[in-house]
Amino acid sequence: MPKQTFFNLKEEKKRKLIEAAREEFSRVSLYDASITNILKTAGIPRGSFYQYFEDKEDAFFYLLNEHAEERHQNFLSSLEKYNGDLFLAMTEVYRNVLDYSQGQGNSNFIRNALLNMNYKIEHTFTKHLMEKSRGQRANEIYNLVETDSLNIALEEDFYHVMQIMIAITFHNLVHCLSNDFTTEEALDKYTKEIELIKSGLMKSNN
Amino acid sequence: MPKQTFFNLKEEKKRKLIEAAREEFSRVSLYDASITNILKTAGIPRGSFYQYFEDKEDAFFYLLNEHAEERHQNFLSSLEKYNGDLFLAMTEVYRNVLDYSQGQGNSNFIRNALLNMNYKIEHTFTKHLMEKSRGQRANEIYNLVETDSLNIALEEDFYHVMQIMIAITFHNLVHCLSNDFTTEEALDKYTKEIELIKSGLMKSNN
DNA sequence: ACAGCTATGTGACACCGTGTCATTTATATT
DNA sequence: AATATAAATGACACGGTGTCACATAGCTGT
Repeated sequence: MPKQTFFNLKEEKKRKLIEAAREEFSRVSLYDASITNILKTAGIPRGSFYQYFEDKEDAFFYLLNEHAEERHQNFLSSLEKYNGDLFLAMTEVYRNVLDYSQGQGNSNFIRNALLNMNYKIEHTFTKHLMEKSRGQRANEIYNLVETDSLNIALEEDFYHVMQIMIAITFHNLVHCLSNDFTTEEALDKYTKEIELIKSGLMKSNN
Repeated sequence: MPKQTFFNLKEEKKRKLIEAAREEFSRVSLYDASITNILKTAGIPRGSFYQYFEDKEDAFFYLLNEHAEERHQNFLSSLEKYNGDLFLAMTEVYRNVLDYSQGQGNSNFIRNALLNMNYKIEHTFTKHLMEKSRGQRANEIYNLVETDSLNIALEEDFYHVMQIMIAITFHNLVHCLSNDFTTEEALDKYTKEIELIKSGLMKSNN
């Protein structure tokens, strides 16, 4: 988390700094990004950066989290729009993220994040989804999803359904970006795989 | 790929270098690993390292690939052992990798690789699996798997089945390691999710 | 207006790791 | 032995990070 000093910053300066960081993280991965470049672009001295952030990871995950929260809101809206159809809602999020990855406003930030996806990055994207999802109290998503048509007995099973959806969604995002799929190809692959897991990988034993 | 010079090395020196690299990559992630440490441990001068490898990534992926090839052989054996049951064979590989991640011979190399999983690392693990898998010529795996009981019409569909299995398998590995699951917990979660995708996430419309 | 206190801004600097390269040493070839 | 080719070596330039002592601004009560 950025330090309090960062949040105390005047809007203009804060915006400039965020913009500079986004620019650097659009240029290269978190790994290759250089704080020095952010400083140059933002026009602030070195010491100031450390006044606001722990390190470059801190800045990166702040930006990523902002984005993830937006996507999460989109997801909730989609769920309502499609009357709780988890698969349609996820497909819409998938499409959203793809759009953001194809150089939205010449910011490759999301693209670079996905191409260098690791657990921490995935977790930033999904932590909102999985809050209190395991057993315990019911979570927001579970209540929005039309679970009657799902092949689950307990609420706990829903946790696993979400895990599966997340695994496949992120795997597809990364795979399709890495292999320069067009949006259409990426959607074809995704919907194909979603259909497969909806109906099951094994033949029904009728 | 390591340079030819590396392969020309005398066995003893090569072994020592590999051991030093493995030690460093067991200590920290690829990102945090330092060539300098490898040099110290192996007792070779700086210039020599660059005689053998392009950079630390080169050394890392050489090691990882060696491991991945072993796992792939295990997978083929398991497939035969279980008469082409893809799910049992994958579960066995899952268990294998987990074993290697729980400090096998106090080498945390695989653990660190999984915890910092990204596309390139995943690809190193799976490239053997996916060779020529898409359309074209039949691949080795497809011929070993008992596909009659799978819910697929074309060989191309098998590609998607594998993609789904890979997505879920790696997602579980990373998730379980990140959250310090015991081997038992990790297997429970995995088998639960495999059962779910075998039978399908939607209720059968009988 | 001023002293005193706290929060923020600043940039020089020490530190560390990387990759290179000119030079030396070993090995093979004629 | 002379020459050519391959490998070994370590000093060095470069670039990035995080820190720290000092400077400046903002606020408070007198």
